Amino acid sequence: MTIEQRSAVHNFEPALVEEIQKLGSERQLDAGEELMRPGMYIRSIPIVLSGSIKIMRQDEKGNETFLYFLTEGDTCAMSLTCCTAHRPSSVRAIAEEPTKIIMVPAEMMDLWLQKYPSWKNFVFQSYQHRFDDLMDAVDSLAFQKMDQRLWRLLKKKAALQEKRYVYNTHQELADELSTSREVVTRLLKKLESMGKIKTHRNRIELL
Amino acid sequence: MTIEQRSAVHNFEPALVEEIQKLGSERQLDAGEELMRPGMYIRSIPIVLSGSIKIMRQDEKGNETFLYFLTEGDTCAMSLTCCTAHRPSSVRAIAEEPTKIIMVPAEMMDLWLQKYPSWKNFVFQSYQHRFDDLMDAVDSLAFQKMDQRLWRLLKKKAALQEKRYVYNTHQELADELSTSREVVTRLLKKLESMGKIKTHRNRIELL
DNA sequence: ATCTAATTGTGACATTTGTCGCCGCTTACG
DNA sequence: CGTAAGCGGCGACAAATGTCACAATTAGAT
Repeated sequence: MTIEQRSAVHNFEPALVEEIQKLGSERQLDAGEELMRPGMYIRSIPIVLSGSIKIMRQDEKGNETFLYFLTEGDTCAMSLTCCTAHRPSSVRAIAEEPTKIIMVPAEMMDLWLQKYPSWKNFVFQSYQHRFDDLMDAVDSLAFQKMDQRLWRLLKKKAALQEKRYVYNTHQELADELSTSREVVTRLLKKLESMGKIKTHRNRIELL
Repeated sequence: MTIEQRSAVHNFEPALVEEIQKLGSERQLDAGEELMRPGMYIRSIPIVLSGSIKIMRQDEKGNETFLYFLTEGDTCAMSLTCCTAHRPSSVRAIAEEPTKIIMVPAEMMDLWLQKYPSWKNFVFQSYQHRFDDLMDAVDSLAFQKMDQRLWRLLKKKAALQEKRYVYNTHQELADELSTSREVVTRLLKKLESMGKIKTHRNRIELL
Protein backbone atom coordinates (compact mmCIF):
# COMPACT_ATOMS: atom_id res chain seq x y z
CA MET A 1 0.00 0.00 0.00
CA THR A 2 1.84 3.05 -1.20
CA ILE A 3 1.26 6.60 -0.24
CA GLU A 4 0.22 7.89 -3.65
CA GLN A 5 -3.05 6.01 -3.43
CA ARG A 6 -4.12 8.06 -0.45
CA SER A 7 -6.90 10.61 -0.55
CA ALA A 8 -5.67 13.95 0.74
CA VAL A 9 -2.18 13.43 -0.58
CA HIS A 10 -3.00 12.09 -4.03
CA ASN A 11 -1.82 15.30 -5.64
CA PHE A 12 1.78 14.93 -4.51
CA GLU A 13 4.28 15.14 -7.34
CA PRO A 14 5.99 11.81 -8.13
CA ALA A 15 9.31 13.29 -7.10
CA LEU A 16 7.86 14.28 -3.71
CA VAL A 17 6.35 10.86 -3.20
CA GLU A 18 9.73 9.37 -3.90
CA GLU A 19 11.43 11.67 -1.42
CA ILE A 20 8.88 10.87 1.25
CA GLN A 21 9.34 7.18 0.76
CA LYS A 22 13.09 7.50 0.79
CA LEU A 23 13.44 9.78 3.80
CA GLY A 24 10.40 8.79 5.80
CA SER A 25 10.22 5.80 8.08
CA GLU A 26 7.10 3.73 8.29
CA ARG A 27 5.76 2.75 11.65
CA GLN A 28 3.00 0.42 12.71
CA LEU A 29 0.97 1.39 15.77
CA ASP A 30 -1.16 -1.00 17.80
CA ALA A 31 -4.62 0.08 18.87
CA GLY A 32 -4.26 2.27 21.93
CA GLU A 33 -0.58 2.96 21.39
CA GLU A 34 0.50 6.48 22.21
CA LEU A 35 2.25 8.40 19.45
CA MET A 36 2.53 11.74 21.16
CA ARG A 37 1.92 13.20 24.60
CA PRO A 38 1.72 16.73 25.97
CA GLY A 39 5.14 18.17 26.62
CA MET A 40 6.86 15.90 24.14
CA TYR A 41 9.09 17.38 21.47
CA ILE A 42 8.50 16.13 17.96
CA ARG A 43 11.20 15.93 15.36
CA SER A 44 9.23 14.40 12.54
CA ILE A 45 5.87 14.83 10.92
CA PRO A 46 3.55 11.85 10.87
CA ILE A 47 1.32 11.18 7.90
CA VAL A 48 -1.38 8.56 8.38
CA LEU A 49 -1.28 5.79 5.78
CA SER A 50 -4.05 3.64 7.18
CA GLY A 51 -6.11 3.35 10.34
CA SER A 52 -6.83 6.35 12.54
CA ILE A 53 -5.39 8.41 15.34
CA LYS A 54 -7.33 10.01 18.14
CA ILE A 55 -6.28 13.48 19.24
CA MET A 56 -7.06 14.41 22.83
CA ARG A 57 -6.56 17.51 24.93
CA GLN A 58 -5.45 17.17 28.55
CA ASP A 59 -5.53 19.61 31.43
CA GLU A 60 -3.11 19.78 34.37
CA LYS A 61 -5.28 17.57 36.53
CA GLY A 62 -5.28 14.81 33.96
CA ASN A 63 -8.79 15.36 32.64
CA GLU A 64 -9.08 14.69 28.97
CA THR A 65 -11.34 15.58 26.13
CA PHE A 66 -11.55 14.28 22.60
CA LEU A 67 -10.72 16.73 19.83
CA TYR A 68 -10.74 14.89 16.50
CA PHE A 69 -9.55 11.92 14.51
CA LEU A 70 -6.81 11.77 11.92
CA THR A 71 -7.37 9.30 9.12
CA GLU A 72 -5.68 8.27 5.88
CA GLY A 73 -3.76 11.08 4.28
CA ASP A 74 -4.09 13.32 7.32
CA THR A 75 -1.32 14.90 9.28
CA CYS A 76 -1.23 16.52 12.67
CA ALA A 77 -1.33 20.30 12.53
CA MET A 78 0.25 20.31 15.95
CA SER A 79 3.33 18.52 14.68
CA LEU A 80 3.65 20.97 11.80
CA THR A 81 3.82 23.91 14.18
CA CYS A 82 5.73 22.11 16.88
CA CYS A 83 8.42 21.00 14.50
CA THR A 84 8.96 24.38 12.95
CA ALA A 85 8.72 26.33 16.18
CA HIS A 86 10.54 23.77 18.33
CA ARG A 87 7.78 23.69 20.84
CA PRO A 88 6.42 20.74 22.76
CA SER A 89 3.13 19.17 21.84
CA SER A 90 0.03 20.32 23.64
CA VAL A 91 -2.06 17.32 22.73
CA ARG A 92 -2.06 13.58 23.12
CA ALA A 93 -2.24 11.30 20.10
CA ILE A 94 -3.33 7.68 20.43
CA ALA A 95 -3.93 5.10 17.73
CA GLU A 96 -7.65 4.37 17.69
CA GLU A 97 -7.08 1.09 15.83
CA PRO A 98 -4.04 -0.63 14.30
CA THR A 99 -2.56 2.21 12.31
CA LYS A 100 0.24 2.67 9.83
CA ILE A 101 2.03 5.99 9.59
CA ILE A 102 5.07 7.39 7.88
CA MET A 103 7.30 9.79 9.79
CA VAL A 104 8.87 12.54 7.70
CA PRO A 105 11.89 14.44 9.07
CA ALA A 106 10.87 17.93 10.13
CA GLU A 107 13.87 19.47 8.37
CA MET A 108 12.23 18.85 5.02
CA MET A 109 9.25 21.08 5.81
CA ASP A 110 10.81 24.33 4.65
CA LEU A 111 12.65 22.92 1.68
CA TRP A 112 9.59 21.14 0.32
CA LEU A 113 7.44 24.22 0.83
CA GLN A 114 9.66 25.92 -1.74
CA LYS A 115 10.18 22.94 -3.99
CA TYR A 116 6.79 21.27 -4.24
CA PRO A 117 3.57 23.22 -4.68
CA SER A 118 1.62 20.14 -3.71
CA TRP A 119 3.38 20.05 -0.33
CA LYS A 120 2.46 23.63 0.31
CA ASN A 121 -1.15 22.83 -0.53
CA PHE A 122 -1.01 19.80 1.70
CA VAL A 123 0.25 21.80 4.64
CA PHE A 124 -2.32 24.54 4.21
CA GLN A 125 -5.12 22.08 3.71
CA SER A 126 -4.07 20.30 6.87
CA TYR A 127 -4.28 23.50 8.87
CA GLN A 128 -7.63 24.20 7.38
CA HIS A 129 -9.04 20.78 8.15
CA ARG A 130 -7.72 20.73 11.67
CA PHE A 131 -9.22 24.13 12.23
CA ASP A 132 -12.56 22.80 11.06
CA ASP A 133 -12.16 19.82 13.33
CA LEU A 134 -11.43 22.04 16.30
CA MET A 135 -14.47 24.15 15.50
CA ASP A 136 -16.50 20.98 15.54
CA ALA A 137 -15.10 20.13 18.94
CA VAL A 138 -15.93 23.60 20.20
CA ASP A 139 -19.48 23.31 18.89
CA SER A 140 -19.90 20.05 20.69
CA LEU A 141 -18.52 21.42 23.95
CA ALA A 142 -20.26 24.76 23.86
CA PHE A 143 -23.65 24.01 22.40
CA GLN A 144 -24.57 20.41 22.99
CA LYS A 145 -25.84 18.44 25.95
CA MET A 146 -23.99 15.34 26.97
CA ASP A 147 -26.43 12.95 25.29
CA GLN A 148 -25.97 14.62 21.93
CA ARG A 149 -22.19 14.69 22.37
CA LEU A 150 -22.20 11.01 23.18
CA TRP A 151 -24.36 10.17 20.20
CA ARG A 152 -22.14 12.21 17.89
CA LEU A 153 -19.02 10.53 19.22
CA LEU A 154 -20.52 7.11 18.63
CA LYS A 155 -21.46 8.01 15.07
CA LYS A 156 -17.98 9.31 14.35
CA LYS A 157 -16.40 6.18 15.73
CA ALA A 158 -18.67 3.93 13.74
CA ALA A 159 -18.03 5.93 10.57
CA LEU A 160 -14.29 5.59 11.03
CA GLN A 161 -14.43 1.86 10.70
CA GLU A 162 -17.44 1.82 8.43
CA LYS A 163 -19.07 -0.60 10.83
CA ARG A 164 -22.08 -0.31 13.08
CA TYR A 165 -20.22 -1.49 16.16
CA VAL A 166 -18.20 0.63 18.51
CA TYR A 167 -15.79 -1.28 20.71
CA ASN A 168 -15.39 0.84 23.80
CA THR A 169 -16.19 0.56 27.47
CA HIS A 170 -18.37 3.17 29.12
CA GLN A 171 -15.30 4.37 30.99
CA GLU A 172 -13.39 5.01 27.78
CA LEU A 173 -16.25 7.01 26.32
CA ALA A 174 -16.53 8.93 29.58
CA ASP A 175 -12.86 9.87 29.36
CA GLU A 176 -13.24 11.09 25.81
CA LEU A 177 -16.22 13.23 26.77
CA SER A 178 -14.61 14.35 29.98
CA THR A 179 -17.44 13.10 32.16
CA SER A 180 -18.02 10.18 34.49
CA ARG A 181 -18.74 6.57 33.71
CA GLU A 182 -22.14 6.65 35.41
CA VAL A 183 -23.28 9.49 33.22
CA VAL A 184 -22.30 7.58 30.10
CA THR A 185 -24.08 4.46 31.30
CA ARG A 186 -27.17 6.51 32.02
CA LEU A 187 -27.19 8.22 28.65
CA LEU A 188 -26.48 5.00 26.78
CA LYS A 189 -29.56 3.52 28.47
CA LYS A 190 -31.48 6.53 27.27
CA LEU A 191 -30.20 6.16 23.70
CA GLU A 192 -31.07 2.50 23.86
CA SER A 193 -34.61 3.18 25.00
CA MET A 194 -34.89 5.65 22.13
CA GLY A 195 -33.95 2.82 19.78
CA LYS A 196 -30.79 4.47 18.52
CA ILE A 197 -28.39 1.87 19.84
CA LYS A 198 -28.15 -1.52 21.44
CA THR A 199 -25.64 -2.02 24.21
CA HIS A 200 -23.51 -5.11 24.70
CA ARG A 201 -20.52 -5.71 26.87
CA ASN A 202 -17.49 -3.88 25.48
CA ARG A 203 -19.46 -3.04 22.39
CA ILE A 204 -22.24 -0.75 21.26
CA GLU A 205 -24.34 -1.38 18.20
CA LEU A 206 -25.69 1.58 16.26
CA LEU A 207 -29.11 1.03 14.76
CA MET B 1 1.62 54.73 13.63
CA THR B 2 3.14 52.49 11.00
CA ILE B 3 2.98 48.80 10.75
CA GLU B 4 6.68 48.13 11.23
CA GLN B 5 6.48 49.12 14.87
CA ARG B 6 4.09 46.26 15.58
CA SER B 7 5.04 43.24 17.61
CA ALA B 8 4.29 40.07 15.66
CA VAL B 9 5.05 41.64 12.33
CA HIS B 10 8.21 43.53 13.24
CA ASN B 11 10.32 41.13 11.21
CA PHE B 12 8.75 42.02 7.89
CA GLU B 13 11.26 43.02 5.25
CA PRO B 14 11.13 46.73 4.34
CA ALA B 15 10.06 45.80 0.84
CA LEU B 16 7.14 43.78 2.22
CA VAL B 17 6.09 46.57 4.54
CA GLU B 18 6.08 48.89 1.57
CA GLU B 19 3.97 46.51 -0.48
CA ILE B 20 1.49 46.09 2.36
CA GLN B 21 1.14 49.81 2.77
CA LYS B 22 0.76 50.34 -0.95
CA LEU B 23 -1.73 47.53 -1.66
CA GLY B 24 -3.54 47.36 1.65
CA SER B 25 -6.35 49.61 2.69
CA GLU B 26 -6.63 50.83 6.23
CA ARG B 27 -9.94 50.69 7.97
CA GLN B 28 -11.18 52.04 11.25
CA LEU B 29 -13.71 49.96 13.16
CA ASP B 30 -15.95 51.29 15.91
CA ALA B 31 -16.37 49.26 19.07
CA GLY B 32 -18.93 46.56 18.38
CA GLU B 33 -18.66 46.85 14.61
CA GLU B 34 -18.84 43.56 12.77
CA LEU B 35 -15.96 42.76 10.46
CA MET B 36 -16.93 39.25 9.48
CA ARG B 37 -19.89 36.95 9.92
CA PRO B 38 -20.44 33.24 9.34
CA GLY B 39 -21.16 32.46 5.71
CA MET B 40 -19.44 35.57 4.45
CA TYR B 41 -16.76 35.28 1.78
CA ILE B 42 -13.57 37.15 2.46
CA ARG B 43 -11.40 38.57 -0.26
CA SER B 44 -8.76 40.22 1.84
CA ILE B 45 -6.72 39.44 4.89
CA PRO B 46 -7.05 41.77 7.87
CA ILE B 47 -4.04 42.60 10.02
CA VAL B 48 -4.76 44.37 13.28
CA LEU B 49 -2.83 47.62 13.71
CA SER B 50 -4.34 48.71 17.00
CA GLY B 51 -7.24 47.79 19.24
CA SER B 52 -8.67 44.29 19.35
CA ILE B 53 -11.10 42.01 17.61
CA LYS B 54 -13.28 39.42 19.27
CA ILE B 55 -13.71 36.11 17.47
CA MET B 56 -16.93 34.21 18.21
CA ARG B 57 -18.35 30.90 17.09
CA GLN B 58 -22.06 30.62 16.32
CA ASP B 59 -24.32 27.62 15.96
CA GLU B 60 -27.40 27.32 13.74
CA LYS B 61 -29.73 28.43 16.49
CA GLY B 62 -27.83 31.65 17.01
CA ASN B 63 -26.05 30.65 20.20
CA GLU B 64 -22.59 32.09 20.44
CA THR B 65 -19.40 31.42 22.27
CA PHE B 66 -16.23 33.41 22.58
CA LEU B 67 -13.11 31.91 21.04
CA TYR B 68 -10.28 34.44 21.30
CA PHE B 69 -9.11 37.98 20.75
CA LEU B 70 -6.92 39.31 17.98
CA THR B 71 -4.65 42.18 18.95
CA GLU B 72 -1.92 44.28 17.37
CA GLY B 73 0.01 42.41 14.73
CA ASP B 74 -2.43 39.50 14.69
CA THR B 75 -4.31 38.18 11.75
CA CYS B 76 -7.27 35.88 11.48
CA ALA B 77 -6.31 32.30 10.64
CA MET B 78 -9.80 31.85 9.32
CA SER B 79 -9.29 34.50 6.69
CA LEU B 80 -6.00 32.93 5.62
CA THR B 81 -7.71 29.63 4.87
CA CYS B 82 -10.94 31.13 3.63
CA CYS B 83 -9.16 33.32 1.15
CA THR B 84 -6.99 30.59 -0.29
CA ALA B 85 -9.70 27.94 -0.32
CA HIS B 86 -12.54 30.27 -1.37
CA ARG B 87 -14.69 29.15 1.49
CA PRO B 88 -17.02 31.21 3.62
CA SER B 89 -16.09 32.18 7.14
CA SER B 90 -17.24 29.99 9.98
CA VAL B 91 -16.76 32.58 12.69
CA ARG B 92 -17.93 36.04 13.60
CA ALA B 93 -15.46 38.87 14.15
CA ILE B 94 -16.44 41.99 16.09
CA ALA B 95 -14.30 44.92 17.14
CA GLU B 96 -13.97 44.80 20.92
CA GLU B 97 -12.94 48.45 21.04
CA PRO B 98 -12.16 51.11 18.43
CA THR B 99 -9.79 49.21 16.18
CA LYS B 100 -7.62 49.97 13.21
CA ILE B 101 -6.87 47.27 10.67
CA ILE B 102 -5.25 47.02 7.28
CA MET B 103 -6.84 44.80 4.65
CA VAL B 104 -4.41 43.04 2.35
CA PRO B 105 -5.68 41.58 -0.96
CA ALA B 106 -5.85 37.80 -0.74
CA GLU B 107 -4.17 37.39 -4.11
CA MET B 108 -0.86 38.41 -2.58
CA MET B 109 -0.82 35.46 -0.18
CA ASP B 110 0.81 32.97 -2.53
CA LEU B 111 3.18 35.39 -4.16
CA TRP B 112 4.48 36.72 -0.85
CA LEU B 113 4.88 33.23 0.52
CA GLN B 114 7.48 32.68 -2.20
CA LYS B 115 8.96 36.14 -2.12
CA TYR B 116 9.25 37.04 1.54
CA PRO B 117 10.45 34.59 4.18
CA SER B 118 9.07 36.86 6.87
CA TRP B 119 5.59 36.58 5.38
CA LYS B 120 5.80 32.82 5.46
CA ASN B 121 6.86 32.98 9.10
CA PHE B 122 4.05 35.36 9.84
CA VAL B 123 1.47 33.05 8.30
CA PHE B 124 2.76 30.00 10.12
CA GLN B 125 3.03 31.83 13.38
CA SER B 126 -0.53 33.01 12.96
CA TYR B 127 -1.75 29.48 12.53
CA GLN B 128 0.22 28.43 15.54
CA HIS B 129 -1.10 31.18 17.76
CA ARG B 130 -4.68 30.70 16.67
CA PHE B 131 -4.32 27.01 17.38
CA ASP B 132 -3.10 27.82 20.85
CA ASP B 133 -5.99 30.21 21.32
CA LEU B 134 -8.47 27.57 20.25
CA MET B 135 -6.92 25.10 22.66
CA ASP B 136 -7.41 27.65 25.38
CA ALA B 137 -11.05 27.97 24.42
CA VAL B 138 -11.42 24.19 24.46
CA ASP B 139 -9.83 24.01 27.91
CA SER B 140 -12.25 26.57 29.20
CA LEU B 141 -15.26 24.81 27.70
CA ALA B 142 -14.25 21.28 28.60
CA PHE B 143 -12.64 21.60 31.98
CA GLN B 144 -13.92 24.65 33.76
CA LYS B 145 -17.08 25.55 35.58
CA MET B 146 -18.94 28.67 34.60
CA ASP B 147 -17.55 30.78 37.45
CA GLN B 148 -13.97 30.06 36.41
CA ARG B 149 -14.79 30.72 32.77
CA LEU B 150 -16.34 34.03 33.70
CA TRP B 151 -13.37 35.01 35.84
CA ARG B 152 -10.95 34.12 33.07
CA LEU B 153 -12.93 36.09 30.54
CA LEU B 154 -12.91 39.13 32.78
CA LYS B 155 -9.17 38.88 33.28
CA LYS B 156 -8.58 38.59 29.54
CA LYS B 157 -10.74 41.59 28.86
CA ALA B 158 -9.03 43.66 31.49
CA ALA B 159 -5.60 42.64 30.21
CA LEU B 160 -6.55 43.70 26.67
CA GLN B 161 -6.97 47.28 27.73
CA GLU B 162 -4.46 47.16 30.52
CA LYS B 163 -7.10 48.51 32.83
CA ARG B 164 -8.90 47.07 35.79
CA TYR B 165 -12.34 47.91 34.47
CA VAL B 166 -14.40 45.81 32.11
CA TYR B 167 -17.20 47.66 30.35
CA ASN B 168 -19.78 45.03 29.61
CA THR B 169 -23.33 44.31 30.62
CA HIS B 170 -24.16 40.98 32.20
CA GLN B 171 -26.05 40.07 29.04
CA GLU B 172 -22.99 40.62 26.87
CA LEU B 173 -20.86 38.44 29.07
CA ALA B 174 -23.60 35.80 29.07
CA ASP B 175 -23.58 35.77 25.27
CA GLU B 176 -19.84 35.34 25.15
CA LEU B 177 -20.00 32.44 27.57
CA SER B 178 -23.06 30.99 25.92
CA THR B 179 -25.14 31.07 29.07
CA SER B 180 -27.95 33.23 30.47
CA ARG B 181 -27.89 36.66 32.00
CA GLU B 182 -29.16 35.42 35.37
CA VAL B 183 -26.31 32.96 35.65
CA VAL B 184 -23.76 35.67 35.00
CA THR B 185 -25.39 37.96 37.54
CA ARG B 186 -25.36 35.17 40.09
CA LEU B 187 -21.72 34.30 39.51
CA LEU B 188 -20.64 37.94 39.51
CA LYS B 189 -22.26 38.25 42.95
CA LYS B 190 -20.27 35.24 44.00
CA LEU B 191 -17.02 36.69 42.66
CA GLU B 192 -17.86 39.94 44.40
CA SER B 193 -18.44 38.22 47.73
CA MET B 194 -15.11 36.48 47.24
CA GLY B 195 -13.54 39.92 46.91
CA LYS B 196 -12.28 39.35 43.37
CA ILE B 197 -14.36 42.05 41.73
CA LYS B 198 -16.66 44.95 42.43
CA THR B 199 -19.72 45.37 40.26
CA HIS B 200 -21.05 48.66 38.98
CA ARG B 201 -23.60 49.45 36.35
CA ASN B 202 -22.19 48.66 32.88
CA ARG B 203 -18.81 48.14 34.43
CA ILE B 204 -16.93 45.60 36.51
CA GLU B 205 -13.88 46.39 38.54
CA LEU B 206 -11.23 43.75 39.02
CA LEU B 207 -9.51 43.83 42.39
C1' DA C 1 -14.77 -25.12 37.28
C1' DT C 2 -13.50 -21.38 40.20
C1' DC C 3 -11.85 -17.19 41.25
C1' DT C 4 -10.82 -12.45 40.15
C1' DA C 5 -10.97 -8.24 38.04
C1' DA C 6 -13.31 -5.52 34.85
C1' DT C 7 -17.58 -3.95 33.34
C1' DT C 8 -22.15 -2.51 33.77
C1' DG C 9 -26.47 -1.28 36.35
C1' DT C 10 -28.96 1.48 39.78
C1' DG C 11 -30.71 4.47 43.42
C1' DA C 12 -29.93 8.39 46.18
C1' DC C 13 -28.34 12.70 46.62
C1' DA C 14 -25.48 17.17 45.80
C1' DT C 15 -24.16 20.65 42.77
C1' DT C 16 -24.37 23.30 38.77
C1' DT C 17 -26.77 25.41 35.36
C1' DG C 18 -31.02 26.89 32.98
C1' DT C 19 -35.46 29.18 33.18
C1' DC C 20 -39.39 31.94 34.68
C1' DG C 21 -41.59 35.74 36.77
C1' DC C 22 -41.29 39.88 38.71
C1' DC C 23 -39.25 43.83 40.85
C1' DG C 24 -36.79 48.26 41.30
C1' DC C 25 -33.42 51.25 39.47
C1' DT C 26 -31.15 54.02 35.94
C1' DT C 27 -30.69 56.15 31.53
C1' DA C 28 -32.15 57.97 27.24
C1' DC C 29 -35.31 60.37 24.86
C1' DG C 30 -39.46 62.62 23.56
C1' DC D 1 -40.52 66.40 33.17
C1' DG D 2 -42.48 61.57 32.30
C1' DT D 3 -42.16 57.38 30.13
C1' DA D 4 -40.06 53.43 27.93
C1' DA D 5 -36.33 50.53 27.47
C1' DG D 6 -32.42 48.53 29.29
C1' DC D 7 -30.04 46.79 33.21
C1' DG D 8 -29.44 44.28 37.36
C1' DG D 9 -31.31 41.68 41.51
C1' DC D 10 -33.93 37.96 43.52
C1' DG D 11 -36.54 33.71 44.63
C1' DA D 12 -38.31 29.51 43.20
C1' DC D 13 -38.02 25.76 40.70
C1' DA D 14 -36.57 22.45 36.78
C1' DA D 15 -33.16 20.00 34.33
C1' DA D 16 -28.58 18.32 33.62
C1' DT D 17 -24.61 16.60 35.43
C1' DG D 18 -21.44 14.91 39.12
C1' DT D 19 -20.67 11.78 42.90
C1' DC D 20 -21.07 7.95 46.08
C1' DA D 21 -22.13 3.42 47.47
C1' DC D 22 -22.95 -0.94 46.23
C1' DA D 23 -24.94 -4.81 43.52
C1' DA D 24 -24.98 -7.78 39.45
C1' DT D 25 -22.90 -9.66 35.50
C1' DT D 26 -19.30 -11.33 32.56
C1' DA D 27 -14.66 -12.33 30.62
C1' DG D 28 -10.42 -14.18 31.38
C1' DA D 29 -6.83 -16.50 34.09
C1' DT D 30 -5.29 -20.40 36.72
